[in-house]
Amino acid sequence: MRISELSRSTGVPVPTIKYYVREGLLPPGELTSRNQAIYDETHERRLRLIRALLDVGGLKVAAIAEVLRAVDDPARPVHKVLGAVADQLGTARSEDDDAESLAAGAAVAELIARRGWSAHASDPAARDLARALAAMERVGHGAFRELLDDYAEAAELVARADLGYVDRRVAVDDLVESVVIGTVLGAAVFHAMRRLAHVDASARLFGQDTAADAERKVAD
Amino acid sequence: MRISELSRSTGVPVPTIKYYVREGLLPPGELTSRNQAIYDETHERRLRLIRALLDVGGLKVAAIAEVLRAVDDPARPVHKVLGAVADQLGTARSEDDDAESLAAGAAVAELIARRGWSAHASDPAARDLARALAAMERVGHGAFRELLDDYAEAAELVARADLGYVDRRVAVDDLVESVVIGTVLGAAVFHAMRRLAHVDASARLFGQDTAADAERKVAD
DNA sequence: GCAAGCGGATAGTGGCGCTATCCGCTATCT
DNA sequence: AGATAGCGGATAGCGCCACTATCCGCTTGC
Repeated sequence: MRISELSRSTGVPVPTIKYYVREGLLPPGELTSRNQAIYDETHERRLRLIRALLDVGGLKVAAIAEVLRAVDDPARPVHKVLGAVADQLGTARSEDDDAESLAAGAAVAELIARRGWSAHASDPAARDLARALAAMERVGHGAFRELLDDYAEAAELVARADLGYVDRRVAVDDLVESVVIGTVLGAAVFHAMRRLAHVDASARLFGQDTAADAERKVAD
Repeated sequence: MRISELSRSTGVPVPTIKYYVREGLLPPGELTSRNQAIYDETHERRLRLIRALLDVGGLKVAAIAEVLRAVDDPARPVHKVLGAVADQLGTARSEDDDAESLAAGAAVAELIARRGWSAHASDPAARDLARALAAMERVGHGAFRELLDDYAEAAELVARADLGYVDRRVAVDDLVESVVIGTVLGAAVFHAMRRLAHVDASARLFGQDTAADAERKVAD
C-alpha cells in the first residue's frame, strides 16, 4: 500500500500522515528504495486509533505520542500503560498550594480512604480531582463535596464495567490497546451520556419541550 | 475597586481582564470619568467563574461568552441555559453519515428509548455519543456497546445527584449559575474520579505497586 | 505639579495541528 | 525510451486561540 492509498482508506490527508510520522505517532513505511515506501494494515489501524484519540478523545498530538510509546513498549506492564494514559488525560501541571487546594486535597485523601481505593493522593488523577474541587470552592460551591460519594459510586460502576470489558477482550485482541481505547474513548462516551442524562433530568424538572427544542436547534 | 485590585484579588493579570471584557465575558467596570472605572464583587465573582470554566472546565473563551450570555439573560428558562451549556461542552460539529455513524446513531436512539429518556437522538449530546461510539467501531471496539447500559446507569446516578444538589441550592444562591457550575465543573470532577477508580481497579488487577509508582512519579 | 495608574485601542507572541511548496528520485504507462 | 504522476523528505507558512505588550491621552492622589 502506498501513502496515497493509506490516505484514501483512512480519510487522513497525505501531508497530515507525513506530519504524524514526523511527530512519532505513526511508524514510517518500509522503504523499498530511496524514496518509495510501503504501508500495511497496521499503519491503517494505527492511523484510525490516532484520529480517534485526537478527535474524540481530545488528546494532544504530543500526548498521543507518549501514550503510543508506552503501548509499543515491548515490555509493557499493563498498569504502567494505563498510568501513562491516565496522566495524559489530565490537566494539572503546577503545584497548587492555596487554601482551597489544600482543603480539597484533604477531602480527596479522605474520599480515597473512605472508599478503600488503592490510589494515593499524589496520583495525577487525585490532583486533578482536588483541582476541580478547589475551583468549586472558589466559585462558592464548596457544598458540591456532598456529592462526592454519589460520584464515586458511579465511577466505580463505570470502572467495573470497563474492567470487565477489558477482561473479556484479553484473548480476542491486543489487551493494551483495549485499555487505552476503553480509557480514552470511554471518557468521551460517558461525558456525552452524562449530558444526555442531564437533558432528560432537566426535561422532567423544567418542562417537556426539550425534545422539540432539540429538533428546532438542529434545523438552524 | 480599581482594575489593579481586581487583578490582585483574583490572580488574573490586568491585560487579561481587559481581554475578557473585550470578548464579552466580563461586563466593563462602571465609568466614573472618561478613563476611570470601578469594579465590585460581582466582577470578582464573575472572573473566578470564568477562570474555573476555562481552566478546569476546559471551555473555550467563545463558548464561555455564549454560556454567560444565556446566564445573564433576564428571562432565563433554566432548561434553556442547561441546553446552551451542554452544547458548548460538546465536540460534534459536522454531519457524519458514514456507515459507522449511522449504526451508532441507531444504537443511541435505541438506548434513549430503552431508558425512557426525554431526549431526542438529534440532541447534540446524543450526536456526540454517537460520534464516540462510531470511533469505537472504527478502531475495532464495536463490542464496547455492551457497556452502554452500565454507563447509562452510572450517568443517571450522577444526574440524579446533580439535580438534588441544584434543588438544594435553589433558595441559597443563584440557581442558573449553580446549574452551569454543576454541569461544567461536575464533568471535570467525574472525569478525575473515573481515572482514580481506574487506578484502583488496575492496582487490584495488575499489581499492588501503583501507589508507590505514583509517589515516584511525583518525585520526578 | 508630577509620577503612577487608568481605560481603550492595536499589534504582536507562542503553541498547536496541520498545510503548501519544493526537491530530486522512481514507478508506471505508452 | 520518454513522459508523467506520484513518492519520501525537508522547510516554511497558515489559521486559530488565549493571551501579552505597547502606546495614547487622561485622571488621581500624593
